[in-house]
Order: sequence, then structure tokens, then C-alpha cells
Amino acid sequence: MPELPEIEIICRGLRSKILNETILEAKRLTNLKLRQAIPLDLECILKNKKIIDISRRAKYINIHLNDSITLIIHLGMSGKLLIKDKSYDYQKHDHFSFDLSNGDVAVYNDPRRFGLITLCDTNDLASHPLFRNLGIEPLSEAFTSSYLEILMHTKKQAVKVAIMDNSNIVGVGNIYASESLFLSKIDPERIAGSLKRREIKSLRDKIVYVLEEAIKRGGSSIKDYASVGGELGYFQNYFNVYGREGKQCTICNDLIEAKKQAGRRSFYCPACQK
DNA sequence: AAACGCGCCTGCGGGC
DNA sequence: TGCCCGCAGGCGCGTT
Repeated sequence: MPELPEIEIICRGLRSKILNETILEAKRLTNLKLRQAIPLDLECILKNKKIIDISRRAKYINIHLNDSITLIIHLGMSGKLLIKDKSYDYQKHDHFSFDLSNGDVAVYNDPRRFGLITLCDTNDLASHPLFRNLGIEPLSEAFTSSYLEILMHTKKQAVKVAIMDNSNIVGVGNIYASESLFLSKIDPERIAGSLKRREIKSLRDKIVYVLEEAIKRGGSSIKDYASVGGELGYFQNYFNVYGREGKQCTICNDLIEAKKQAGRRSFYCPACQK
């Protein structure tokens, strides 16, 4: 389940492997619908376009091409974007591939099909329906504790739900929300607006910390994530609470508990997190 | 308006 | 052993 760190690592991998290459041929491999249908004219539009930049917004991978075209890719829950050599044999759930001028093949694979591939004029990205309601980038300088305080102080929902809401902060999924709340010793069910200033500051710092640490360690590979070269991350070995229900807290040795919040599991230490 | 709940989808693990 | 059910969750959208 790629979150912000995993997407960031994929973007870095793409920059090192396919920046400045040309898409010789784009191939649709299935007619199955992803989160949205893949645009009908995608193959035609991408043919002979050059990759001039690669960027990330939230969990979206933006591959900028010449002629002011941006290819937008989202991996959903189970998507992979892999760079293979030309001897690659297609696998189950491969949806799209791109033959590149250096002989590599970029392959989009997504078993659960919660992901997305679409196009946008590069100049219109910020106002695109997928982007216009997105909140702040947590690794940007603008993500200060006073910014987080303004976001949270009126909210009557649980703090974990609030920090996972993409219209507030982008890229913080279930893993990193659980981990950052643990490190800042905040109960995930606390009402967001009830947090004290020092708690907000801690939460802001721990969100940034876990995201940066995860990037340093190649992301978290639970079951679906791999970088563009297929390498697995190892931040999952550093989880304090995520997936550790019934195991001992790394701080106090009490048992980690799990409960559902807004349809997702929350892992926390009832002794450490108040 | 904010908050919440649902459904999309496949793989897999637990239980019988 | 094998089958079936329930869970996993990013995200948009509909409802309250």
C-alpha cells in the first residue's frame, strides 16, 4: 500500500531510469477499468513524447512530457510501476506498458485496480479535479505546527481521521498516521480540535519524522509495494504499532491494541497514547 | 458545511 | 486438504 514515502521513492527511481527518454509506443494490455477508465486516446497521445520531468503531488506520480502533456499515475492500494528490460514477459494484472527509447519497458500493474492513469495539460494540473482539493504537502516548508494547528483546531472528528484526510494533509495513509500518533503519544481517537499546542507541535514533527525516516529506509513493503526496480523497502521493520496488535509496546511493554476508525484499523498503545 | 459510511477490487489467511 | 468468508485500504461520492 504505497503512501507518500513509497511514491517519493518511485519518483526518484523514475528520474534516474527514464528521464529524457522518449515513449516509442504505449500499449493498453486490458480493457478493465481502473479507478477511472484509461482515456481512449492515451496510446495515440503518448506516442513519440519525450519525458522532460517527473514530479509528485500527494500520492500522484506526474510524468511531464513535451507538448505540455502530463501523464498522471496513481497506484491506489496495490499498483506497481516497474521499469523492466525489453525481454520482460507480461504478468497477470499488467494494464499498460510504455516502450522507451533506451530499450526499457515501463509497466503499470494493479491487481485491485484502485489506481488510475490519465492525462492533463501540464499548465492545468493545479486545477485538475484530482488535484484542486488536495491539502498541504507534509514535507513542504509550509507544513509548520501553526499551520497544522489552524487545520485541526475547528475539527470535531478524530485526529487520526483528520490527518489522513487528503483535503487537510496529503500522503499520510494508515501506516504513517498510526506511527506518528504513537511517537507523539496521542490517542488516535482524540478529537482533533482538543489537541494542545504542544501536542500539535509534536504531531507535526513526528509526521515529518516518520515520512523522512521511511524514505531513508526505502519505504515500507507490507505486501504490495516495490520500487521501480522491484527493490523492497525495510521501514516495516521499524514499526512501533502498525500491524503489531497483541505485541508488546516498544516503550512500556503493554500490549498494542487495534480498533476500527472510519473503516480502517488504528493501532495504538493504550498506556502511552492519551 | 462538516463528518461519516459505503463501495470499488483481488489476494490471502484463518477457521472449520 | 480444501473451501469459503472476511479483511485489507486510498479515494470519491452520496447522505445526514
